[in-house]
Amino acid sequence: MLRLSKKSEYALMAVQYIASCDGRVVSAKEIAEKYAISFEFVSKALQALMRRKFIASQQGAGGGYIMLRDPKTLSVAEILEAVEGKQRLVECCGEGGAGACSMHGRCTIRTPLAIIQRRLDAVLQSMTVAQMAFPDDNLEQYVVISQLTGSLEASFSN
Amino acid sequence: MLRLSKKSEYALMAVQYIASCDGRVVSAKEIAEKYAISFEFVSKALQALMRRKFIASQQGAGGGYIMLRDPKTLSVAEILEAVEGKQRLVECCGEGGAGACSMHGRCTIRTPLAIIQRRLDAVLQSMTVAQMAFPDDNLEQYVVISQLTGSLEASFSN
DNA sequence: TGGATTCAGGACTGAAAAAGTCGTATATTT
DNA sequence: AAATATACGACTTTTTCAGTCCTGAATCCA
Repeated sequence: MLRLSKKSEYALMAVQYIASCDGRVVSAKEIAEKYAISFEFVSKALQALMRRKFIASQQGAGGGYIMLRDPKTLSVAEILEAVEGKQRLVECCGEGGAGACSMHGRCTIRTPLAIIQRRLDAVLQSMTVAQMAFPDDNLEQYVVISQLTGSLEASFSN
Repeated sequence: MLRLSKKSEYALMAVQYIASCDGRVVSAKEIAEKYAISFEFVSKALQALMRRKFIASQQGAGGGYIMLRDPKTLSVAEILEAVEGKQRLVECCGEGGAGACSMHGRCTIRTPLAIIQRRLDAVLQSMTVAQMAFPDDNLEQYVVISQLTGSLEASFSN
């Protein structure tokens, strides 16, 4: 249940790479070759990121993609949502609430799952593209986090 | 990517129900009828929980399942792992580390994902079966949590 | 003892989602 | 005009999910 799809995986790798190239135009071909993954498939992920205006595309020879959003404020949660759409643990802990649930009140795990859902969202929001692309900038933070797992989440409200 | 499988969903509902019945023997049939779900399918989930000794089974007429583990110390994480096996965001952030990765070092998102992985695990460990089965006992905690999302995770170390 | 009830678990099936491919159109550079 | 790139819908293949079916074994009760 909590495995990234290949598309999400490629999107994260691609956006990390583009961010790390800092201003340079990067083609889908270059990304596909660097990571030895399907060009057409990673292109789809890139197009999804483009539609959300996380990156900008330039067509034609010498074209490619550059960052549009500041990597420091672009979270893993946003990348995943761009590629997969809003994902929820179960039907009923999404927008529609209990109404969206096919079990109509028979289900009794909605409330606890909604709580877990919010915490999971907070985790995914807690990691930025900048942190993925420039780990050295965050070294001390990394160490702290690895010791006090999850401490960062505490500083997020909703 | 972060949607529960039906099997996990049923496992959570079933164990919540068994815990709430506190000592009474509950049959798979009863659970299937209460939630209007497939008897054979929920049975598979129950069998997985039995193998991990979270619940005990009794065969024969009048048989069924009872809690074996204390609901207060049994986490959602353990339930999910029993049913689905250890799930990781990507291959390489599991036990095998980079070695388990089919991309052999080409992948550059391993370290940040391993950090996210640990935080997600902490979230799933933060909710117990008791909290799901007896929400009233945790009412004040629930309220606090809903305001300070994720605060509970901070109190967990690894 | 024999039938009803209940769990145990492997084999199988249909449907859906994921992963990847293909083809065509459009934009840009040289 | 030719080469290079993105845009995107349609399509195919592979894998996973969800559910069913069946046989076997344990237990209870009449």
